[in-house]
Amino acid sequence: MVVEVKQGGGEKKGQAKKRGLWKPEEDLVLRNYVEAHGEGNWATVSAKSGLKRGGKSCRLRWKNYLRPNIKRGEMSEQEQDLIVRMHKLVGNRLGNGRWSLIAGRLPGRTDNEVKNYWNTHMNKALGRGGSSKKRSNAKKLPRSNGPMAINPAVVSIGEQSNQAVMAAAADATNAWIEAAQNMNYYIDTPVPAAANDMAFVSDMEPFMAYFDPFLFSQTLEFGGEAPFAINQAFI
DNA sequence: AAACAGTTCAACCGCCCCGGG
DNA sequence: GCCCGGGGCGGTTGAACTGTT
Repeated sequence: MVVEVKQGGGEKKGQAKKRGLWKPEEDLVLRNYVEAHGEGNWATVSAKSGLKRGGKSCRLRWKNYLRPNIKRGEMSEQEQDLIVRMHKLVGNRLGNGRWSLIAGRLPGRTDNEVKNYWNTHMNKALGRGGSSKKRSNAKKLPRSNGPMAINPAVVSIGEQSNQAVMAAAADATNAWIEAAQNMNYYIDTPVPAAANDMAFVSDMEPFMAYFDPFLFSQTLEFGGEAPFAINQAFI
């Protein structure tokens, strides 16, 4: 059945869009198209490939299912551990990029998969419900809760490192502050200029590594030496 | 075997951000 | 600076699946 679908965001109106589960033949068309033309310009994919799907639907299908190196199946203990730690770190109030940030640390996993995993397995494990049948009728909260108090230590890091860390500092939330306070770590020496030079470090990671012992240990594994000084305290 | 309840996860929606004109 | 469109995000939905009675 083909129905008219109102798409979110910048989706163009007018063309009837197919919806629902993707068929193997649709996957094949999309995969062939992306392999031939590359990712991007999703809005034109349906017109050029012949798929009667919206651009967003194509993008999501590719990103979450068809992309090479997608890892499926059960989460390993290490993956679960990392999800828990990072979720604790970024909390529920960080704003954009939370799930993708976590997924970025899990090779082959997508933000959607991490999100689903958290909502089903982890919330349940933590006794917070999580069944999709127990849905709240509460009004959707705004994505951002506005400017939050900034941890002075965080600000000092931002001032002395790079723009990306500054941006992270600007986004600091109470969740971050609580996480930092719970971690028994404090910063002794500000980040050296080279912190963002490390190839594996994304914009947020140097910032996060300050507060998460696990990520910090990973930093040591990858980089061989700490990108910044860190002291363990109050233990 | 059938009916119902509970769970999972792919897909969609609405909103926001950002870059280009 | 403003507008528009594409891309990306988190939240939510509902079909499909699994377990229980």
